[in-house]
Amino acid sequence: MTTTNLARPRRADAERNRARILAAASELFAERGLDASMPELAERAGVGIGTVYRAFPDKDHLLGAVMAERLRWLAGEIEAAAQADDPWAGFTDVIWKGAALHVKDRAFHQCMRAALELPEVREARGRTLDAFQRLIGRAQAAGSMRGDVVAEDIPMLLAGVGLSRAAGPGAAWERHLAVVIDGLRAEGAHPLPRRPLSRGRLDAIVSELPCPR
Amino acid sequence: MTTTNLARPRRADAERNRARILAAASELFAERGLDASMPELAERAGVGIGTVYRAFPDKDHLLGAVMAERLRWLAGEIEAAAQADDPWAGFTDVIWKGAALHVKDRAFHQCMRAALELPEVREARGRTLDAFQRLIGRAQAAGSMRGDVVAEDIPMLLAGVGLSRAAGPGAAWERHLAVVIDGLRAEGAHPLPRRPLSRGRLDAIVSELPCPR
DNA sequence: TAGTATACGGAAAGAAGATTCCGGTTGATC
DNA sequence: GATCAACCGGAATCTTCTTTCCGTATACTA
Repeated sequence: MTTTNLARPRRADAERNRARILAAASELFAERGLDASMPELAERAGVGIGTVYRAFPDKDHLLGAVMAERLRWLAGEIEAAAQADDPWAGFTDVIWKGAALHVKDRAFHQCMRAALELPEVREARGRTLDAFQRLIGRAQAAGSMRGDVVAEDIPMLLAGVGLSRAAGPGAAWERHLAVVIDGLRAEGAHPLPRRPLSRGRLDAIVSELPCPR
Repeated sequence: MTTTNLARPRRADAERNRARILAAASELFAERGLDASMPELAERAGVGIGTVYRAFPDKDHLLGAVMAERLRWLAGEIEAAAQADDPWAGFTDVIWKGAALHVKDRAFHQCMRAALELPEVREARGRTLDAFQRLIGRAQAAGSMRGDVVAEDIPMLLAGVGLSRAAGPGAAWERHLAVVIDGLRAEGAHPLPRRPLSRGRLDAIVSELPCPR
């Protein structure tokens, strides 16, 4: 229970403005990511800044509300895909959707980690992970997906794909995604590492890094 | 010729400070990425802020100097790998190094695109791409790497891996890299897309995205 | 339709950083 | 060791946000 239901309901104009703000935030954060400013948002929503801050305690909560909704949508897509006859096809379908989400929504791409501070977002994320785990499990059982991936790997890989949104001309992120998908097939898979690269090995590589003259 | 050699050489103290600033920038930007502030940098370098701005016109040029050096280092590693007997082994070696660079140097990960504004950086990047192309070509000729990747794909994929630096506990980025490497093998490769997802198809996915109530 | 709790707008305060400026040093040169 | 262009430090300035505050307006209730 985040809001008290015992209190009087919001006034009608407040309700309408809240909806406008959310709609504007959904668009604007998608376009511009975290760079979008609150005054800008207020303008797009057609309300004053003060009104934005009456509807949401701060920028993070507003962002969180939008992010949580995106995650819930994605979770729904995954759950639907888990019903598909061919689990691998279901998986690739849904992973294209997840990648598209990263590509088209800069804020989703930029702030998912930070947004996890909010319970609403964390819960929605939990739901997507559970759904991914089920979908992956079916694809693995069918022998089409490598056996050593886990649910947490998928959002991580998708975030990487999202980074390629603007990587040069051509089908950059689509190619990136295709490479990742091939890397997830059971066919020709080489075992994934089980433990982090030891501090020593990493430092050995990195200590070679030169400082400019 | 970026600087005029006809001018008198820098005074010794200026030269020393410039080196300190570069060393501090190399460390600090690696640790904190673009969040590192100029006053903080000046403090770590043990000089005043004014001194930093005497040595470099602005933050971007300083960052660029460090980034360009990192790229030159990477280019050297790739060129060396291209001499290896086993081109695939050479490739995986160097790609681990590139990933480690992204993982350990937040600035490298965050600002490579922006840094390309500077000619120095663009040139260094060109050298790494050329080297990658040669290395990839050998691995493809040997039949170990899929034939449809090109040099530009590799930095893109590495950037994605770098994003997984802090993705939960465990060997997150190492697993990510391993998936990508498997996706690059000739064995079991499915053709990469040649053209971007049509605007229509992408919009069809994205238009489904809901706005929070 | 009068009364009042809610909500509105937007000016102003607060915060954080990049960059500039300039009075006071110091290395190089003769 | 005197001169002075080149340097140094860091306070002050300029920007760009986020967030607060409060006088005014409006929706709901009786």
